[in-house]
Amino acid sequence: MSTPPKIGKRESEILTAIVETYISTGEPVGSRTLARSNRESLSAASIRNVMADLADAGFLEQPHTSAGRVPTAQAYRFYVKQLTGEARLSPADESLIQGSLQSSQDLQEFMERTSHVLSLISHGVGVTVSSARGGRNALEHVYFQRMADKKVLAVVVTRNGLVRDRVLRMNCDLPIADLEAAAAYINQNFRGWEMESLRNEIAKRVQQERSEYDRLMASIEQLYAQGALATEGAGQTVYVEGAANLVITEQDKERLRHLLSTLEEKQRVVDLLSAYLDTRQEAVRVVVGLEDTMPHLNNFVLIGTPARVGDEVMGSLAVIGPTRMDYEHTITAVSYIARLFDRYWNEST
Amino acid sequence: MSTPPKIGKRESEILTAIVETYISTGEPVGSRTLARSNRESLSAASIRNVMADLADAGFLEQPHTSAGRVPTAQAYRFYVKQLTGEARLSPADESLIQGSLQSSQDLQEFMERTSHVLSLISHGVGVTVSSARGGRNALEHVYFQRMADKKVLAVVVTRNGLVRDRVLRMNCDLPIADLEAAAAYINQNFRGWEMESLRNEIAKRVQQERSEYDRLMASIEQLYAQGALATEGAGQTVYVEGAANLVITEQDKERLRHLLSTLEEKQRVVDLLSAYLDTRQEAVRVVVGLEDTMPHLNNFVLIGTPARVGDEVMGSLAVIGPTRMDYEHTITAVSYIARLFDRYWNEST
DNA sequence: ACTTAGCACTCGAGAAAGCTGAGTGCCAAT
DNA sequence: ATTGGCACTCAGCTTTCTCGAGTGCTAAGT
Repeated sequence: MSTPPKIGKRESEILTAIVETYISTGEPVGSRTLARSNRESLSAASIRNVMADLADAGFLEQPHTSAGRVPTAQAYRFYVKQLTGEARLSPADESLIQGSLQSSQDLQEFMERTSHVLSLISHGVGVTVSSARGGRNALEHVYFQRMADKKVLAVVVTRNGLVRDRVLRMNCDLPIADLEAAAAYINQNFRGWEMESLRNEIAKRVQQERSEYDRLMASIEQLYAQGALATEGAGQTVYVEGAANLVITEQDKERLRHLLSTLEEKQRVVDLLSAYLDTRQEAVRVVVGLEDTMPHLNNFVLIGTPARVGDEVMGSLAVIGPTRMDYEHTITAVSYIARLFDRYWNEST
Repeated sequence: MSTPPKIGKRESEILTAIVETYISTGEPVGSRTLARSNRESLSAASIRNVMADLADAGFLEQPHTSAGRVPTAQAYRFYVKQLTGEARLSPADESLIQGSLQSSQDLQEFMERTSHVLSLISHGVGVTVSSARGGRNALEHVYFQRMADKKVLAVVVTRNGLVRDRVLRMNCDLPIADLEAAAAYINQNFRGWEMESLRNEIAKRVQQERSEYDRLMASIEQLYAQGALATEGAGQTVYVEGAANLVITEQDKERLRHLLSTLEEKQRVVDLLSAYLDTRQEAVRVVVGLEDTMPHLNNFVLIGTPARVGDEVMGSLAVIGPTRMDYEHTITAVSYIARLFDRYWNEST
C-alpha cells in the first residue's frame, strides 16, 4: 500500500524475473537460480545486492533467514502494472472458450459455463455473478396462475428477456377471473414501464381509487404487496466453479475449509465482487491481497471485470486464485470473455 | 456383498460397539479400549477372540498387524441394518430445519436450503436434485416474445407451477403478430395436455396441414422445432452444499481434489443419485461404499431418499459423507425433511 | 466349554540427532 | 559498480531410538 517506492530499470527487470520464476516454481527464489536463468547474465552476488534493496523497499520477503525471497503483494501489484496487456489468447484457449460459451441458451447458462471455463484456464476459481437488476428494465408481460387456494404463481417478463417467477401467498383467495383481469390491466397499462417507476405508479393508482371499492384494484394491490412485480434477486445468481483447484494451492487445511465455505456463501461472494468490481471502468481489474475485505483471503487475487452489454452492467466475471497465478493468461481470458459477452448479448437481445 | 455371514448376539453387540467407537474417535479400536467402555464387562482377551472371528467373517480389518480393528463396508451395512430407526430428531435440529425451509418461496429455494441444512446436520455434503421432468406435467400457458431479429423468448408454464424460459434462434424472422397468434393457438388448443403427448400431437397437426400453406402452422412448427416447448432440463437442478466438510474428512489431497471436481460435475451427481435412489420405495436408503459406481467414492456413504409429493417423485434428497458418520442422526434428518417436503408441497401446490 | 490373565512379539508414531545444501551477508579485489 | 570468495544459517530430510497400544497364543481358572 501507501507509496510504492520508485524503481530503476535493472531493479524492475530483476523483480519481474523473480515474480515469474516464483509463480512457476512455487519456491522461494534465490540469487543463484536467477543468475543462471537470466538473459543478461549478472553474477549472483550483484543480484543479491539488488534483491536486498528490493527487500528493503518492501517488494520481497524471506520466509526465514537462509531461504530465497518471496514476492510480496506489493511486488505482484508492480508486476501486474508492468504487464503490457498485449498478449493474445492462445488458439487453444480461444477455441475452448468459443466452444463452451457459444451454444449457451440463456444468460444463466452463459454465466455458469463462463465460471467453468475460467476455472479451467486460470487454475483458480471461476466466479460469475449475473446481477441483472430488474429495476431499470422495462416490463413487458405479466402472467398470473392460480395454484392452490391462496397461492398464486406470478411470472414477470421484462423487455430484455429476463423471466422471473415466484409463488405468492395471498391473504385471501382470488378467483381466476380476477387474476386474469389484473394481469390484463397491468399488461395494458404498464407495458414498457421501468420496473422501478412502476412500483410508485401502482401505489399511486391504488391510493387514488381507494375511496370507491374496486375489486380489480384490490386484487392488484394484493398481488403487488406480495411482491408479484419484484424482480430483485431475479438474476442475483452466483456461479462458483473450480473450487477443486484450491486444494492444490492451499496447504493449510483449516484455511482451505474456510475458503470453501466462504465460496459457498453466495452472498459473501457477491459482496466481494461488488466491493472491488462495480466500477464504471471497463478494464480488467486485478486486486492483489483481498485481506481487507475477507480475512481469509490474504494470499489471494481477484481478477475480474464487470460484464456489460453496451453500457448496462449485467454482472461480473472473475477469477479468484492464489497470488501464484498466470496473470497475463488469466487477464486476457477474462477480458476476452467480457468482450464476447458484450457481443453475444448485443446481437441476441 | 455376497452372503453376510450370520452373527450371534454377542458378536453383534461387540460389532456395533466397535463401529460406534470408531465413528466417534476415528482411530482403529483395540480390544482394550472396548473392554473398558463396555457395559457388560468382558475382558479384553474375550473381546479379542470375538474380534478375530469378526475379522475372519469380513467385518473388520487391520490397517497393520499391531493396530486395532477398523470396520469394513460390510460392518457398516450391518450396523445400519441393525439400527432401530426409532430415533427422534433433536429439538435443536428440528427447529434448525423448520427455520431454514419454512420460508422457501419455491422448489429451487427449498432444495438449495435443504442441501445446506443437510450438510450442517450431517457434517457431510448435502446434495439435492430437483428433477421435476416436464414430461408428465400439464401445459398451462405459453408466451412468446420477439427479441432481436430471429430471436424469440419462449416462456412455458406448467400446471404445477414450473416455469421454463429459453431464447430460440429462428431460421427466419417472425413478426410479433404471428408469435401472438401461435401462442394463442397453443394456449387454446393444448392447455391441459401433458407435455409429452403434446409433442406428438403438434407434430401430427403440422403434418396434416402441410398441404395447404398455413402461416400459423409454419410458425408453430418452427417454434416447436427450436425447442420452444421442451421442458427437459427445466428442473434438473443440482444443489451441492457443504463441500468444505470433506476437507476435514479426507486426508489425501489428490482424492479430495477428485471428490470436489466430481461434485461440481452436476451430471455425475445426478447419475449417482439416480443409480441408487430412483426406486419406488419410500424409506431412506443407505448405501455404503459407492466404489462400484464412482471409483473415487470408496469410503463414502450415500444416505438419501426420493423427494416425493404424494406419489410423484420430484427429485432426491441426500447426503454424501464419509463412512465415519452419524448414521442414525443423518437418517432421521433426511427422512424428516422428506416428510416435510411432501407436506409442504402438498399444501402449496 | 468358556473366560481370563500373562507373556512375548510387532510395528507405527513421535522425538531426538545429524546431515545436507541452498541461500544469505559481507568483504576484498577487479 | 561488479564479482568471487568465505563463513554462517537454518528448513527439511534421513536415520535412529524409544515407547506403547495392540495382537495372538497358551495356560490356568470357573
